[in-house]
Amino acid sequence: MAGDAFPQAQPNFVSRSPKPPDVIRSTAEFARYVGFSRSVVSRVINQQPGLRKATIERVTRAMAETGFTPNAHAVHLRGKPSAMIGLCVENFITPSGVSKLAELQELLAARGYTTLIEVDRPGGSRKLIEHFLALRVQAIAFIGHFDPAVLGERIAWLRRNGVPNLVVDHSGCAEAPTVTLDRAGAMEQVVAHLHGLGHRQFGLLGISGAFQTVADRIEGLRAALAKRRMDFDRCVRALDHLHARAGHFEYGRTLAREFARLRGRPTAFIAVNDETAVGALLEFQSLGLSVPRDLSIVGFNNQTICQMTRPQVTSSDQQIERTARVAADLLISALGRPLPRTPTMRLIEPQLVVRGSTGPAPRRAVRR
Amino acid sequence: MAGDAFPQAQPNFVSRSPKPPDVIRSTAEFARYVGFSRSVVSRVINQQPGLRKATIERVTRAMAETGFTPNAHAVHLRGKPSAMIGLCVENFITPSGVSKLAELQELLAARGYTTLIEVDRPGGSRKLIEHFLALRVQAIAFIGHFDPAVLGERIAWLRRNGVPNLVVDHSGCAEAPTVTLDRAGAMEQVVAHLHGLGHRQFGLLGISGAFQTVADRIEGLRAALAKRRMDFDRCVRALDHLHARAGHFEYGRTLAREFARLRGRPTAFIAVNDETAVGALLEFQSLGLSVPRDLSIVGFNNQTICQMTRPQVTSSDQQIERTARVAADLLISALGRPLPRTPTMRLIEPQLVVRGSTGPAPRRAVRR
DNA sequence: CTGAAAGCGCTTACAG
DNA sequence: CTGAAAGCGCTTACAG
Repeated sequence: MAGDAFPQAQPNFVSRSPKPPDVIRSTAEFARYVGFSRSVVSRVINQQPGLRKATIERVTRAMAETGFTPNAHAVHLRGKPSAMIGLCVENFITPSGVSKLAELQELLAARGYTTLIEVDRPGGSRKLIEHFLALRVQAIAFIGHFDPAVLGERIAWLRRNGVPNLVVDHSGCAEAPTVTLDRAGAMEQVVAHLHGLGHRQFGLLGISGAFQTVADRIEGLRAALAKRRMDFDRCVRALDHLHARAGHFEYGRTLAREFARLRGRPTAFIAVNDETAVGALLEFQSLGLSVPRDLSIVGFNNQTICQMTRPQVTSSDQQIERTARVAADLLISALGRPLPRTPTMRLIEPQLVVRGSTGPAPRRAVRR
Repeated sequence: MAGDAFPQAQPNFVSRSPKPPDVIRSTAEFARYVGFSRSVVSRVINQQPGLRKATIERVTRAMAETGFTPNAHAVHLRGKPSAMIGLCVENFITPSGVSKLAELQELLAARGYTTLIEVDRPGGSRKLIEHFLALRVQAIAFIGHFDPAVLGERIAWLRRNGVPNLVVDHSGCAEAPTVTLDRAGAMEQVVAHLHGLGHRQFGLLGISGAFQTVADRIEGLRAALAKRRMDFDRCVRALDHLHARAGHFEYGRTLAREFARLRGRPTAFIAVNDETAVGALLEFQSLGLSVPRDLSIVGFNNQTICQMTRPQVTSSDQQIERTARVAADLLISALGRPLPRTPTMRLIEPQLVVRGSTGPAPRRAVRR
């Protein structure tokens, strides 16, 4: 138990921290102060019936005066659920992840739940879950991308303990109830838009790697092309194997430089995210190419930076508010219920926000 | 107590959530399972001396097998501090605020403290602090900009309760221990840089409003100019009174448009943050002005977007890691100590990161 | 209408 | 070396 990830905050029991003698810390002290028994105080606090009005008033006033608050830990111990929900996030950097976290936190707080937020880093230990379990959280949500194997273990552990859980963003873990953006659907929207503009050759910017979210997008792209009788391998080009990534923005620039010198360059580019799209856009422009006259670019996530370029960047919006609302509802409705046998998967429909970075395919390519 | 901001998560006591019968929830159950008394189990968990090796091993193994974790609330109730620290943040949107939150969270977690994160919105109720106090947090930190009056009340309340507290980012609350960027110092660095490049006329982009952080920067600017025998009112120009703000980036564009048509336009612009700086930069450029040949621009916060423009934006770095480290140290060292009589203020030195958006002042202006 | 007692899950003197 | 008992701060049957 000598945890390294969550060591004891203080090795030994210490005397209560020094305090002004007039601070009331327990119903016992408070009861003495107002001149009632602890039972009466407790009943007032919990708004139980059968109390004299005068009693209620006196206790209420005294609470306001002293600022006394009953110890939530003791209340929980007595039988009330902890009203805590654990949130594991991938990091505090990815803007869309942080937004989901923030929205979810707010919705849960509004419903009376305290959220415990911890960063679940790759290679992190079991201590994190142990910590949540020790605090008797009523549910745990994972927000972001995680290693499916590790996540699977954690979910299994939680299931064994009867703790409701939820994964926000598909991590490829079949055992976990999941709410996630319909990334395949997003690609269908993107292809529909670009195909409608006459584009037939597509370049991918950074959509690669061993993530379920990437797999979903590639799969969606494949399906969208097939639907239009186009062959993936002949229509799609990626140069990700050529370069190491060092920051999305710089990576976008690098790829753009590479694509620019390519013979038979695609006319439309689909980026893994907005930073990459913006990087590519700026690099293409600085190489003398005009967007969208010479080529089109689509981002992903619809962040603010999409509006900071000229032209502004067409991007797929994740509908984060809706995602968070669905996640909060799923979590709360799962509390105190037996875990379902089979996990459910809820898909959130994205919305393509069309801006100036996408336009009709240039002649050259259409003729091809 | 029928809180609206923090209503009871469940109105009445409910039976324990359904669970597999084999889930062990208490030391009593666990003790029965391993065949020892609760005392022995507790001693093993707390690594107390005087136990037979075989006993320790058997208990440890059983804990790993069952995944049993002692109830942290009960442990706390028995006398251990809650090991919880409350963090009030202004929002989850301001990138520098989120970064400070993330860093602080990580440092506190590494030291064994659970952080409770809540958004303290303007107009928010006392319930937020009440909630923290009910959970017996050992300290509370406020991160971001808050109404000084409201913040002052909260700090006073915490002081009365003997709860250590800290404000990260100066909110103009004299009663609160504070750790904050030396914003006046930042302006001295900016002025030193621009003055050295020959600039004598400065335009402010969005540095206005009733925030202490703004006041600090204006004050620093004034001092920096005075030091160089320049008069603030004659050297500094702002157009903030002319426009409503709608997003930093767009506001930067608006101001740039306005400044561009101004006779005797300043040669150097100092922005309230990076988004505003980038907005202004792009607008100036699209109006045919060259940066830094025709004018220089300085941002604030040194966010990633500073590197997304051409030229890249010179910006003042907040040194967030250092800030968080100092904040964590201050918080932890205050735990279990009597509150100091007079609050302390710790200043963090910023660092100006010089990039391409600042250069020598154009002739016209120097001659002036 | 109000109070004394039991018990939630722990830990630690105190016995054995 | 191990166990029975007391008590942390609450809430709720159960008496009065």
